[in-house]
Amino acid sequence: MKDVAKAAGVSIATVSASLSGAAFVSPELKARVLAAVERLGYERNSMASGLKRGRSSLIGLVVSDVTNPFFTELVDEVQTAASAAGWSVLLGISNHDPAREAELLRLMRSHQAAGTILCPAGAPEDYAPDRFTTGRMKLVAVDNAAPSMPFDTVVMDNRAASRLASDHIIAAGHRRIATVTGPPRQYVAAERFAGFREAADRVGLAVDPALVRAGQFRIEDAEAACEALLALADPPTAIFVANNLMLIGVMRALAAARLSVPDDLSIASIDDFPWASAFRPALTVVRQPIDAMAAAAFERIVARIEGDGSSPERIVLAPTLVVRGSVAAVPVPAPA
Amino acid sequence: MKDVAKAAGVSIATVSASLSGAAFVSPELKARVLAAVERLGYERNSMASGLKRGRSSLIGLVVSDVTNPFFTELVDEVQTAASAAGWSVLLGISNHDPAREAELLRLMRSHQAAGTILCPAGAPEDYAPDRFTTGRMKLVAVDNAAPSMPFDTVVMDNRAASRLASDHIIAAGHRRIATVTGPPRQYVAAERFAGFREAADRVGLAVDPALVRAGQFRIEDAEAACEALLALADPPTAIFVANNLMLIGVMRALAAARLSVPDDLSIASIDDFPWASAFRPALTVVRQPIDAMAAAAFERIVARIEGDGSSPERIVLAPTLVVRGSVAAVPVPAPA
DNA sequence: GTGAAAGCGCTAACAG
DNA sequence: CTGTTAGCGCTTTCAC
Repeated sequence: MKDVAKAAGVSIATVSASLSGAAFVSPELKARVLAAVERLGYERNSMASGLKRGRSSLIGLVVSDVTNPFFTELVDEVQTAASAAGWSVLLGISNHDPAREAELLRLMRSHQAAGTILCPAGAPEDYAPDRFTTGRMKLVAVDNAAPSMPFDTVVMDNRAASRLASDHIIAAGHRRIATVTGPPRQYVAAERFAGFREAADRVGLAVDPALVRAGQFRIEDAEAACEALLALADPPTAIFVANNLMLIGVMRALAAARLSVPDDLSIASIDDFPWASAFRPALTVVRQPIDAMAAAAFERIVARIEGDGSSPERIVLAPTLVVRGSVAAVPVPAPA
Repeated sequence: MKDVAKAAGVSIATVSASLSGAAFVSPELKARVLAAVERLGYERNSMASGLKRGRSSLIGLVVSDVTNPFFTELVDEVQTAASAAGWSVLLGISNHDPAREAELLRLMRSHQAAGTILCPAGAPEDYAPDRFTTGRMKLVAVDNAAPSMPFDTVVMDNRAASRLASDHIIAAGHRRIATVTGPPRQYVAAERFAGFREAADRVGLAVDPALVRAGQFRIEDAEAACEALLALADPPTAIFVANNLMLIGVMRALAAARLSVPDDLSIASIDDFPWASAFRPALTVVRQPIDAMAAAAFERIVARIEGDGSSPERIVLAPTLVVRGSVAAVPVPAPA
């Protein structure tokens, strides 16, 4: 910057002013400065700038697994929104580990991230106000965020999502409906299971415990769960799958068992993704409003950074059912 | 830090020394300092630290599209490796736009990223040494990286990958083989097409221009390309698809046309991903060694950051063919 | 083995 | 409208 000042024949303060655009600098001087900047290939040192201003232009984004298409898209949307607004994003991957997540949060703090958007990996009680400090760094939680968490939370209505899918399955006449779902300790998983149960209750359907399979939100867990389901003496005629990764596992198990969808078994799941429509038949799915979730999370974190001191807000977004071809009527066992 | 020093009853220099572990500080003092840090919830300000030391612990990672499973996995691997080694990653998404990419590179520089790993969005000539400055920031390119680029490059052997897939298709007896590929200006796309052509040449197969469809590496482009292919008077019996996104497009078009794989048409593609094995039949694919690519890129960038001044290195990794069930013998038109 | 002090590159308040 | 100057929080010689 000193060099630029010298090259442009002005003081460094003038350079700083021209660069931030704030102060009143005469157009010709400004042009001269900009030319010098260009010529020298100067780039403002945002560490020094941030240090001085007491704030960085960094936003943290911590997800549990980028590889999950839901998070992939969330990362994409948040990154794009942040970029457009002049923020850079520091990415952290907690790998579903609350301890790692806490470490990442500390890291974000150490980098002076102005705020971070977190997709919590843990259970609601892990986020009690006394459990961790974020210092001046603001926090908003997305996705696996219980209302009890002491900061802004943005979620899809998970119960409604499950009900949407379950009702659709029930409407097709199924009664032996299984569910492959996530770890009950986790807020999203609990909600999704609750929605499934509600849908069953409403039509007076008893949920057979043998048809409920909870595991981690992972391909392998779902694959195993599905195999177990298929091995049952009285297997289900439909499966409600609680997320995209588990859906992959279920589809793998089905493919391995040479079962066809929806002739042998109906499938509906939460989470849409590009591949869902390339399947034959295309998969019926509940779509999460990822773009809206990302936008809301970003809006919230920026508001908090700018000093919004109101009490934690909860934003609940609606899911939508995307009916494609993986749910059909119950196959009749034999000609009557 | 001043507070911590006061709380621990030492000077700030001692605190700094204890924290970095470098200098010799008596164990009891160190413990006292650490206790104070803990008690006050202190976290080192890495902006100030970076400013002073003249280097940050940030590594930039610029990809053209996180949503592409190849990049998703690359981001995952790089993030994990970086984290483990004490680096944080600043994520940039160029959205296939070289201008945006240049801007992101400038941004990384402004954040004092010690180095950045770039998946180039542009053509080789866009990276001539005079075209951009990275200042003291180191650069390594992965994936779409031509040997002519003036920095370390790590790539899969794209020609070999295409040959692997093409040979497999040819070995199944196909002669009317189409390819849905990327923009020829882009290095990867050109290489992949060259590999396809080589495989054809080797067996003296003429490549019908009508069967070559180049578009952007996007679902929609591939979908349209595949539709056009199917509408041909003399449609192909097999399609070689140059990347995963295009594969989705092709599969969508096939599903829409109610064509079944591999009975009506054989398919092989570059890029493996979790869904490939959940398909029926599972998709035959050439797998990129993403983990090795990420590891190599990370190793290179760290070496450069640490001062390795040797001339640009090129690392070429081998692809592997994953034979599943989407390539079959040519269907016989009618009983002879 | 520990403390005092200089200064990293920048911003902002203030004087000119 | 432009230049001078005092730190932001930390690291790192250099005395002690």
